[in-house]
Amino acid sequence: MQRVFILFPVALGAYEYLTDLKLQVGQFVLAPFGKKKTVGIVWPEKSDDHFPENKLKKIDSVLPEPALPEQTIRFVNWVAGYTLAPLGAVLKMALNPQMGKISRNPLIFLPPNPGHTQIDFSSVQLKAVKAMHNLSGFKVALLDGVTGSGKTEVYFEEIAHILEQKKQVLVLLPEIILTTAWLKRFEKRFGVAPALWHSSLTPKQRRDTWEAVRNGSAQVLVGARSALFLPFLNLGLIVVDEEHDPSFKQEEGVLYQARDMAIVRAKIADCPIVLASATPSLETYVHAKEGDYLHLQLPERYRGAELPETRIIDMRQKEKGPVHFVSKELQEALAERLPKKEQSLLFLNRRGYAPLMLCRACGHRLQCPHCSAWLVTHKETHQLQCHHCGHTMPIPTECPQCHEKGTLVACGPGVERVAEEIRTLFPNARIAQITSDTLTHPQDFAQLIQQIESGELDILIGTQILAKGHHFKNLTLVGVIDADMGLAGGDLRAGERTFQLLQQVMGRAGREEKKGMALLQSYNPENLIIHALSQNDRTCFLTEEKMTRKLLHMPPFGRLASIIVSGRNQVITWQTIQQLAIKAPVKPDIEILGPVVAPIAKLRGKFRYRLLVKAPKEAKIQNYLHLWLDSIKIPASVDMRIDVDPYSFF
DNA sequence: AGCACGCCGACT
DNA sequence: GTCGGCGTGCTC
Repeated sequence: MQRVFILFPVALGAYEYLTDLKLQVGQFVLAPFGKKKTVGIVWPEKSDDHFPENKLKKIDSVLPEPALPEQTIRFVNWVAGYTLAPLGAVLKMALNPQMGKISRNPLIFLPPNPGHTQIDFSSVQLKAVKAMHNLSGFKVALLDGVTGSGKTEVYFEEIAHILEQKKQVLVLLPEIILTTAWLKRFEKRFGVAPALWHSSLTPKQRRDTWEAVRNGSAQVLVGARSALFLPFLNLGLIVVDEEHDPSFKQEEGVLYQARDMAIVRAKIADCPIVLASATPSLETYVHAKEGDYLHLQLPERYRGAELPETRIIDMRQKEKGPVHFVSKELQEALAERLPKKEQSLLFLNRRGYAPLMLCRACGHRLQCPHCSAWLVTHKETHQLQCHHCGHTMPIPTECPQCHEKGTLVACGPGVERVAEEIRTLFPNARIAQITSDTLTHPQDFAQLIQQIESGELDILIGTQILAKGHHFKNLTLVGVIDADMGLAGGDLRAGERTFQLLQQVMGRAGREEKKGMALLQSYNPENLIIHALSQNDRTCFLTEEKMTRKLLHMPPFGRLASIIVSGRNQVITWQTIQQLAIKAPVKPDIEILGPVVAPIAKLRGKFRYRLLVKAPKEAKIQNYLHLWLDSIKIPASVDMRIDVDPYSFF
């Protein structure tokens, strides 16, 4: 009889068992756990503290499943250590729900053919391709090219190069980019579709794809952030496309930044990783500038297409009279394009008709009963909706406060309202509203793209769902309805996100021979970010942002962790976080900020308070958090989440 | 009294 | 995650 550690895919650490079976680390076993027999993984021994022998149970049996690869085990350990998530919660991401069931029909892909197509590259592109081919072992490369510079085709060449070495490739994309458009490009280059990993796979597809990655038959796997935890056997390359995209940060369950973890995964595999972006994150940009990353630049648009001409429309001095959300200048630009059959895109990152409804008589604002957020008017579904928790109610006919009838008015624009205005201004134009409300299924999206490409639409009005990854050759005008929108709120990365998002949206205009135009409506035209956007001056923005962060010792020049405490009982929740703050160990280089009411003070019926830990770049912030929090018991009715490297501050 | 429900701790 | 124990409060 010997002792072994078993890790189960539940939010706990590894547990000790007795066995007389000959077990290898990574093997799947069945063991009694609580009241049930559960599938777990033989885990490497991590400590010398042992559980009392008389309480140990015996492992039931070994499953016929091949062992979890050693690199995956190291990765799970690393991620759990970094994020302070329970080891088993991280393991859960590396397994799949049907663990233990045999994959009956493992995926058979014809293998992607690296020589399927030859592409005519410009000399700049060729230089980047060659530089990537020369990478060996672990190295981070930033593939930094303006929208339309052919980044995808360039990293496809590196994928081809790795495929020739018979190694596996992982491509991470924001979920929203994982569309038929991207897949078509892949298929055109390699002759077949890649293996896919995303949230809408069926359990069977999940099981089969997982198995195909583990046995090596999936040579290229394209997926959203959770694909990082798949059991690759001989990973030869990771590509993170749109590396700046905020959706790489997982904000539920185990909190991790997939781009950063991808770098760790590449290090474990001792393989190169390519981060691609037209608007690199400040973190990545600083690493590239300091020479930590290989910086590959593609400064031109492919085939000489030009970047759009950009102008700011100052909304402060707008004419009196009927208020329009679409300014005269933008209306004129739209009108010019209609007879030429050129398409326009109006961008507003706000779903629904209006972000706020209030009573003209008493001033009452309609708020979500579960969250500290205004209810958004959705005229098309005749509903008020909370965009935080999904709560809906019919639009009331009288004010719930003063009971006056017909006094409720919608304030501010959403996509629906801009569309309404455009329909009045251009009754003959063919208009489409494009938001996640209207596009729930991938096939709807594919159909819409088809309609745009075949010229069945004149004006597209949409949220960020349209901002990314698409290439419409007839689209020559982008109008940003509210360029200042993302800047409010005092979030560390608000400026960065706004810059990236608007730069992406503006890049949709004029991707081929026709010159594009971008108009930015702003009430704050002197703002540095708005100015940098209008001048197409990324360096101006990045330099300024870098200076500010450096001055304030904020990431990437310092480190943050946030602690959010939430609970239904406001008093208990507040007392809990106060007690936490009092017990924080005093260290000369570590600052504790707060506790404060979290920016969203109440969410889904739970009150929320926040502490922020600020440490120097070199500090081992995890050690500090362990020292502080490991011995502290908090009431079970109160939830605490630790977010190392937080991105959102809600 | 009987039971449904929600909270809470244990799981090696 | 999933289960069982237990307290609260509602109903028959």
